[in-house]
Amino acid sequence: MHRGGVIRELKRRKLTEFQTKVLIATYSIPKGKTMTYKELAKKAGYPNAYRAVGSVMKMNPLAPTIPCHRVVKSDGTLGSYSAPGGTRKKAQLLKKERAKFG
DNA sequence: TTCCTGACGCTCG
DNA sequence: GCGAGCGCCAGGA
Repeated sequence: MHRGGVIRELKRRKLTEFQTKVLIATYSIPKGKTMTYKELAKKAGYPNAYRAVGSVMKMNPLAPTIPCHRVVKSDGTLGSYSAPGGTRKKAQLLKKERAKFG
């Protein structure tokens, strides 16, 4: 799905501007890379809303399209994962995308 | 409309 | 270096 389509979908879901921006920012994370909640919030235009970012990830209206698993904590830990499979799956997905590490 | 919660982050002890 | 506590913003009941 192209970027415009994603945005249109998000708007169609009647999401707030905040949610839309955060999700778009998440969608913009390159494959094989990760971003912290703080960085993501910053990118979305809400540098201090890193707490709310987590909530948006949890809503995740476009689960398969939005790579929410690429969002990790600043500590270096993965954080959590609401989608089926949980944090375990999140780790596997990241490992898979970073195939360079095996 | 008000209060509580949450996939976090930073500071203090 | 580790553990506990407070603050952050937006959503939902």
